[in-house]
Amino acid sequence: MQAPIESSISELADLFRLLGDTTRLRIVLACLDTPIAVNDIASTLGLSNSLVSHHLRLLRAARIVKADRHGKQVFYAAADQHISGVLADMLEHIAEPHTDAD
Amino acid sequence: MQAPIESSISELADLFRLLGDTTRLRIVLACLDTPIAVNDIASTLGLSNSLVSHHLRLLRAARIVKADRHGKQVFYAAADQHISGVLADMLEHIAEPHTDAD
DNA sequence: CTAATATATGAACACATGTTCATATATTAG
DNA sequence: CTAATATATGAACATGTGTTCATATATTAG
Repeated sequence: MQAPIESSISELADLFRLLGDTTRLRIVLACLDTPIAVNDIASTLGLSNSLVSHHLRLLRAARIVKADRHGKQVFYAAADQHISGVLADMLEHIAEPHTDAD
Repeated sequence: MQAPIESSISELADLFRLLGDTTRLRIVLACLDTPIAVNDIASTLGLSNSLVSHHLRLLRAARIVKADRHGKQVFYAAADQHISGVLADMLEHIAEPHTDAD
């Protein structure tokens, strides 16, 4: 892999930083498979609507999730396959046995 | 993708959080392709040895990088393919054109 | 052993950031 | 229009964390 230029690095770091908070990560995981409304995310995860909305704003700005309004509700879903791919890769990384003499 | 259990979520978040800092991300990128010594990372990126070492400790604890000592020097490299895979996926995500009506 | 080099670590400070609460905006029903 | 519901936003606080500086440990040379 070639070394990304500086502007890409800060953008990269922003994406990872957003996924690096457990609350925000849970929110992303909650809308990975199927679009889900803000209130449903909040009640499912036991969080306030305000908190979820704050996080969704950041996640949407980074195009980690995308929003679709249907009436009063706004449904959020993972932005694309790269997001789920990254999460899948990291889960594999965790699942891998820890070898010392690799 | 199935919803990861709680313990995996905090481990996942830890990994992302570590990649979410530009300095640490540069360090990871610096040792992605070939093992590189601490001092070389520091001089290449214009950072102090102390700072690089601090970050490498965290990265190594999370198995994002691995260490190999050769004499006085310790060479660091990316831990496995998942790490480079995640970075590649995220770079694709950034490179993707931003469509509004996706 | 001592000296020199490379890396690691502990403490303290400055700054960033997640959360809460109050309030504002949007959408639909009547 | 008003009322009700769903989501969004602004400010303030508390906590976490990246960085620096000083110091400690490891390894090799002499």
